[in-house]
Amino acid sequence: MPRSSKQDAAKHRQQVIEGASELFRERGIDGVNVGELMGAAGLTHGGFYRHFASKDELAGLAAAHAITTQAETLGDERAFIEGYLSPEHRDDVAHGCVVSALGPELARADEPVREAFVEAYRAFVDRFGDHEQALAKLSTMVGALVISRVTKGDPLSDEVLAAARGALLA
Amino acid sequence: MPRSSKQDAAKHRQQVIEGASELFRERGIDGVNVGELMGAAGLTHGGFYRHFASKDELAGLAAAHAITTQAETLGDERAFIEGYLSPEHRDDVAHGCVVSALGPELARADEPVREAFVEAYRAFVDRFGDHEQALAKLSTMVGALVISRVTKGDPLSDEVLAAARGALLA
DNA sequence: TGTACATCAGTGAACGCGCGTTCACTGATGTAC
DNA sequence: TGTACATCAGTGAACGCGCGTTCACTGATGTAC
Repeated sequence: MPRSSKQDAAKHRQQVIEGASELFRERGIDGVNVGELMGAAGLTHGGFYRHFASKDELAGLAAAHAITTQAETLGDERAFIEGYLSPEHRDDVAHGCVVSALGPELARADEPVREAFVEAYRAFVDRFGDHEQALAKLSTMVGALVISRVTKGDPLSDEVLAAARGALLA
Repeated sequence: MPRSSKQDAAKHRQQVIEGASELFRERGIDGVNVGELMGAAGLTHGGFYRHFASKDELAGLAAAHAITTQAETLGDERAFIEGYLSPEHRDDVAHGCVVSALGPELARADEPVREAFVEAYRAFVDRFGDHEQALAKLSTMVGALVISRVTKGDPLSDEVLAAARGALLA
């Protein structure tokens, strides 16, 4: 049954962006194909280009969506830091911080993709209190999560998270 | 002219690993093909499997090589931190820290690949002084570099590096 | 030391595969009267 | 409100391409006598 209503089409687009933001974090941008991305809205791959100019464009939209969503859940700072530096966050890449999941891949993306993401990231930083302290704290958090994921399965993994909590929540 | 001497073959293998460690950092593991990897030793793609069981195996060897090499250059701590958090390091991904260049990709790699890397990383951490402090400091450094690369071209990029230097060298 | 033979590093064509993207088509949705 | 027509979201086959890997082959290297 072809041709959805405008309303349904808009919903599908949103579903694809949301699904993509999880799939990309979990498996990397190259690790997900267009069929799987459309599948998040129950559709097949052929209609992808009615919604997006390219897979890369969607990657930018998905990354910006992820960071914006995360910014909205930013309440009490101490609780946020504890959640961020928890084994649960380490083990749930799909729903976690997009910078620690896709940072280097986003750094290699094209200018327009990165620009949209940087704007969303700035909004996130601004909600985190004093600018310089926010940047330093977020650096510690992102780095600790990346390292704890690379070393997952080794005692080092939990030690890194604990060390970062110690430094930030002393 | 086929068949190199054992000595030359060993040299070729080493050249491929070293070239791979730079190419992978610069473009990601999926961003380099087997022909380009062999090209680093002046060879063609066909002989790749006389040296390595798979491209993934080489990725593990290249990552471990990168971290081991970096560990050897680890002298004065203050100088190391300043160099790490410099715009020059941010802009020279190919010769820089492999965790910040490939962290999330390595985290998705197979067990044996990750295990070899973790061992090399532990050796690195051990040379960095007090264990818990080392882990926290390295987290801040890795995170700052990742964020400064994602935001490169925006004022945020230099601000992140400066904020991390401020936190670590106060 | 010289000779005959086995080994195997390296070559380049080929294989099979999955990818991102395009396209002709379908038929419900949207619009104009 | 009902009818005729245009639009266009979604389908699934097809396209071209580059990838990792395999393979038959070459000929210098390595080895045994």
